[in-house]
Amino acid sequence: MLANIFEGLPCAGRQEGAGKRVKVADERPYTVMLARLKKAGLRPTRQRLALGRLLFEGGDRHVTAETLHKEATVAGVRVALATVYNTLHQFTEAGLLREVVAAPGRAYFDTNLSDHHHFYEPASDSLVDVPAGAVRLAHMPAPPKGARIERVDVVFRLRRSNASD
Amino acid sequence: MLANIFEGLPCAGRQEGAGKRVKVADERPYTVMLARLKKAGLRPTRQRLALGRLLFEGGDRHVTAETLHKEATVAGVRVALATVYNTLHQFTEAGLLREVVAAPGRAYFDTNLSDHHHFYEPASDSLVDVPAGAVRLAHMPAPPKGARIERVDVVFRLRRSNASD
DNA sequence: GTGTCTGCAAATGATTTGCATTTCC
DNA sequence: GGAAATGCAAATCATTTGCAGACAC
Repeated sequence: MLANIFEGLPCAGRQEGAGKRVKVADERPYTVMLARLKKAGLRPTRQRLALGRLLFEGGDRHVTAETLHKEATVAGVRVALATVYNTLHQFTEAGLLREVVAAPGRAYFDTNLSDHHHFYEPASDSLVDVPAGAVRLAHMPAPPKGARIERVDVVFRLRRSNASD
Repeated sequence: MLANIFEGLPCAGRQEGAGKRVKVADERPYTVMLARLKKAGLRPTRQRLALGRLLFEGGDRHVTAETLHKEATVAGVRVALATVYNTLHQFTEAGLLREVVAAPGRAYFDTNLSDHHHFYEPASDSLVDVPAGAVRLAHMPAPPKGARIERVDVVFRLRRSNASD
């Protein structure tokens, strides 16, 4: 399971050859991401490592290809938008991300893999996680013959409620 | 709640008058659609009437702009795709339709206004209604401050399950 | 080396927009 | 007649694709 991916990695004492690099603090997350990619069967390329770190070192996040690309650019990582799309899909297929369909015409990718649902606020086009425990689907409908329910997505569409509204 | 737009419209007792002439039978649906549009504050133009009839005279439906446009063309109604988009949005705003976000990159419009949810089958890109009674959300999460939950959309994502699966 | 990635730019698909023309009240 | 709606084509937005060059193993 996920929990053990990081375990047992030589995180503490991993130092690059005799450099004056002060990047030592960066070494560990890098190594972690490296292991994660390998475990997922993805070649640890420069951009996958960079995008992965942007995605997974910041807590739970909801990104679009565009926002992640912008982030990468700001962080000084040169990566093509097409590569960001590729990477997001590869990560999703590898089970590192979850795709969320909440708004028309835009795909979100969620780093939170635990069972949960979403608030969606159209005004700001933003997503907020709703832990599955807060929803409780009391009853599941029977799927059509020949199919089974693979996943349930609940989206709570919000509307701003002004005091004056 | 949803004010029922259909209230008071003579669409309940659906008995086809006698006679083999079809022209007369066409009068009524036309009139109904006319009234519906007026009630919604929409000018009853040729294409709104035609699209409206295609939409609402065939039971519950899930259309995309493209499928509806194709239908109209087949039915001999000349209407621009852009107009179909406009009309779908106007109908939605007027409460005649409901927009469903179930698949990335495609907007569906649902003529079923009753409280319900959806099965979505990616393989065929198709939607099937799930009556709200079949779901029972036992618990609603508290929305973020300053917002209220306007609508809950539940999508049951299906996967074909082979006999051997 | 060799097969996999990446960058770039062009292609695609869905939807929108601008504007001259037509339609409705 | 004048506002609103339509048709058409071009524009836009998100996403994908094709292909030559770069990179990982």
